[in-house]
Amino acid sequence: MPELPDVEGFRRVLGRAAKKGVVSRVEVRDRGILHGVSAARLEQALVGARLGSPSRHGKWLVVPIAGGGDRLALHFGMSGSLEWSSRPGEVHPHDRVLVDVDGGRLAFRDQRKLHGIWLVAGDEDLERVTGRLGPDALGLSDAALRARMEGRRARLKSVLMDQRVIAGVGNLTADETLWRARVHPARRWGELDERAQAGISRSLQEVLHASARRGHLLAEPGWLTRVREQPDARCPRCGARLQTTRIGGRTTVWCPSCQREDGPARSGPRRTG
DNA sequence: GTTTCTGTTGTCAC
DNA sequence: CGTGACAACAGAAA
Repeated sequence: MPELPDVEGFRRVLGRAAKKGVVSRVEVRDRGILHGVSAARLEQALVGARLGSPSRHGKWLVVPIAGGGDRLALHFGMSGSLEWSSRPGEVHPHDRVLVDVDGGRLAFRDQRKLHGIWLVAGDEDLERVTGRLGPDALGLSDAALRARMEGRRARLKSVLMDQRVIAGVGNLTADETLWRARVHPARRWGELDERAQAGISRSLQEVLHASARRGHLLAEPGWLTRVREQPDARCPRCGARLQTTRIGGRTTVWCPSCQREDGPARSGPRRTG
C-alpha cells in the first residue's frame, strides 16, 4: 500500500498516539523488522519515554524520542502499515512490533518485511539509512520541481520515481500523474514544452494533495488508479483500451490515445482552439 | 497438490 | 542510463 499519501496517514496516526502519553511497553514479535538495533535496545530507548511529533520525508517517517537524541526511522516497504487501537484485542499475524501507549496500542504491521524500523542518532546517521533524498514531493513548487528535473535524461516515469530526485512518488502515483497530465511515461523531461512540464507539476500536486488528505492514493471514478488492475481496462477519460508495459522494472499503465509518445493528444475534453 | 508469477518498496551488479 | 536479480511473503494463476 504505502506511497506518500499512505505514509502521511501513518504520520497522523502516530502523531495522535504520541500525544496520549508515555510508552509503557514494547513487544518485538519479529526481529526481522528491526535494522541495526536489537529488541532490547529498542525497548530501552522507548519504554518510559514520550514520542515526539513525527515528520515525513518521502516515504520515510521519522519519530523523535523525547529525552535522548534518538529517533525512529520507519519505512513501510510494499506491505507495511501503522495501526492504532484504543482497545487492543487480537494481535494480527503480521504485527511485528507493538508499542503500548497510555490509552492504546500502536502496531507496526507488515506482511513482506521488505523494510522496517531503524533507530538513528544524528542527521548523518539518518541520511546513511534513508539515502540522500530529494525534496518531499508534497507541496513542491513548480519552480522547485523544474530545478530537480532539469537535465534528467531518463524516461519520465523513472525520474519521477527516483527518490533522490524527488521523494515520495511511487509506481501508482507516477502513472496517475502522467495520465492526468497526458504525458507518455517514456518521454523525457527535456522533450516537453513548458506547458506540458507545468502540467506534470500541477497534476502531481493535485494527485498528492487529494490523496494525502485521505491517507491513501485515491482510486475514485475518473482516476486511472481506479481501473488499472482491470484486465481490459479502458481510459476513464476517452475510453481507449489502456496499455501496460514495464518501465524501470515496474508495471506501467497508460492511455495510448491521451498520452502520445510524440506529443500531447489533440482530442479530448481540452479544447484545441 | 505443486510450481510459477506478481507486486503501492528498495539496492546492487553489470 | 537501462535491465535484471534479489530481498520476504501471500495470494493468484498456471
